[in-house]
This record gives sequence, C-alpha cells and structure tokens, in this order.
Amino acid sequence: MYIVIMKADDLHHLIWMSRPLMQAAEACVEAGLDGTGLTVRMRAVLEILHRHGAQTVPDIAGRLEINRQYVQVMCNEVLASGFVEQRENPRHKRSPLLALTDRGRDLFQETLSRDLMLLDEIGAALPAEDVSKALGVVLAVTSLLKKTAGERQ
Amino acid sequence: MYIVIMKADDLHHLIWMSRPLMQAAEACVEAGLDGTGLTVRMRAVLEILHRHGAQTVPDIAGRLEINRQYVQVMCNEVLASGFVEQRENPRHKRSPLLALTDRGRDLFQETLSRDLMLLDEIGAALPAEDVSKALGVVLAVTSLLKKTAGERQ
DNA sequence: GTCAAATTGACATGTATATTGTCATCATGA
DNA sequence: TCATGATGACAATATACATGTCAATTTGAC
Repeated sequence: MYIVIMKADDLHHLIWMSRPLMQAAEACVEAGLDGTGLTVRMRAVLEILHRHGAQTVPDIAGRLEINRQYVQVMCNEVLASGFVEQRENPRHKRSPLLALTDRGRDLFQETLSRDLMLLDEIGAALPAEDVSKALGVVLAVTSLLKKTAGERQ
Repeated sequence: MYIVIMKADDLHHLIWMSRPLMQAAEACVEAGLDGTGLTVRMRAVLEILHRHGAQTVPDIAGRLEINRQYVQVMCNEVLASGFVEQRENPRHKRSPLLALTDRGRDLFQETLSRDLMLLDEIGAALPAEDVSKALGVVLAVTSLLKKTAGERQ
C-alpha cells in the first residue's frame, strides 16, 4: 500500500517536472545561441537538415510534427539568415530542397559540439544505467498518457 | 567511450522528450476536465489551494513560478467560476486570501481521484524503483540545466 | 496528351500562453 | 507620518502555434 502511494506520488512529480525540464532546456539552448544570430526555432530547422540532409519544407514539418505553414515561416527565416540555401529538387520543381550552407553547417556543428560537451558534463554526475532507465520510464509514461488522452475524449 | 556516447545520447533523448511528455500530460488533464467547466490553468490554481490551503495571488504565483500578473488573470477566472472565494486576510487588508469553496473542493477532489487512478494504472506497468530513479535523474538534470543556462548568459 | 486532383508557397487571421511595463491605490513599518 | 513596498488592473508585446484560403504548378490517372 505504502509503495503504491509512493509510486503514484513519484510518478505525479515526474510528470509535472516535464515543464520545468523543458523550460530549463530551452533556456539553456537559447543561452547557447546567444551571439550566433539564431533563434531556438531556427536551430530546430538546422538540426533536421543536419541530421537528415536536405529536405523540403513539408518534409521538415513532418519531422517536427508542426504544421506546414508555420514551418514555412521558420524556414524563410533560416533562408534569410544565410545558413540554409535552396537547391533544385529533382522530385518536385516547385518545392526546392533546403540544405545547410557551409556557414550553416559550421555554425550548427559548433553549437552542437558545445551542447554535447554540456551533456557530457551533466551526464558525468549520473550513472548511465539510471539515465537509460529514466528514458525508458519517460517514454513509457508518455505513450500511456497519449493513449489515455485519446480514450478520455 | 562507447558508454559515454550512449549516455549522452540517452540524456539528449530524455531532455527532448520533456516536451512530448508535457503535451501528453496536458492533453490528458484537459480531457479529464471535460464537462467540469474548468481549464487546465484554472485547475492549477485549485491544486495549489487544495495542497497548500488559502493563499494570496502573489503566493500562488510564487508556487507556480509564473508571474504575478498572469496568475491574477487565472485567479480572476476561478473566482468567477465560483469554485474559489475570497476571504479576509489578517496579514494584509488589500490582499484577500483565495480559498476553495465547497463546490470547488468537491470538484477538485473528484478530478484528483480520477487522475490518481490513472496514475496507478500507468504506474502498474512500471517498477517503483525505476520511477523513483527516473524522478531523481529528471530533478538532477533540470537543476543542472538551470544552473548552466544561468552561467551561459 | 489532357485534365482533374494534389501539392506547394504565400498570406491573412485567430487563439492560447505567457512576459513586461505602467499606474493608482493602499498598507506597512521604521 | 511618510517612504517603501505590495496589490490589482490594464495595455502592449512576444511566441508558438492552428486554420483557412488562394493562385500557381505539378503530378498522375486515364
């Protein structure tokens, strides 16, 4: 009985820590972007292009799970910044591929490596096994919550 | 080396799961609030009052870590809803205490118990120890990220 | 090859969730 | 009593989306 109560309590706390965690992470990324001319949402586009290579705007929207029109705005911003350029798309003449420019790639790799260093620092304080278990729990909880939200409707 | 890479990767994933987790949790709460006349942010106020007893608006803002002016708006909503009422504050004549009305208490307890049932259900699929460790990791990561964001500025 | 249907980019509008700033009023405590 | 601070109200701004529409063009089925 006691254990059950404790668990629900921890679970409750875990779930409601998601917002502070997200805010802290975003603040951290934002602070790391200071001076680069990038915003967090521009960085998101660069990350997709870095990880998955050249993509069209609708492709990026799909990966970000954000609607096409808003991602279009984000992409226009990175295009204007010069960190991304349009390339001809052999598969669709009116929908160019967006690709990182050399400047964009350099910049993103720089911020990425700084972020990875930070992750290593943070990770140093935590047992690898705990991190991996935490990820498992969070993934499971998220998927169960999603399912429940659907059912509750 | 391999382990370090794995850990940073898991950590990265864990951190960026915070948004989907939060969204899933909010969607779930919202679905559970359907028909009660409450919104998620109104519920947040009720939860504070339920857990900590009667509070002033600035007190609630402090606990929610949201700025005073916005919490004022949230509180005005719950006051209008009739689930919360103003009481005289012996410590400050211009700043009344907000307290749950009987209706508010009943309603909140009902939604709370439904949510606790859900938590138990979700918890049933997870070892208590893992949940507790996950919470520990998330708390640690959040606090380290907050610290870093501050330093990076 | 033709033509209907789908895709794309652009733009306008709406909404939720905040933050920031200002101001008058009033309470508190030195 | 009087400076200081707390409170509530209001306005402006920002961010992060969703939705809807439209023209141009592309694709694919026939």
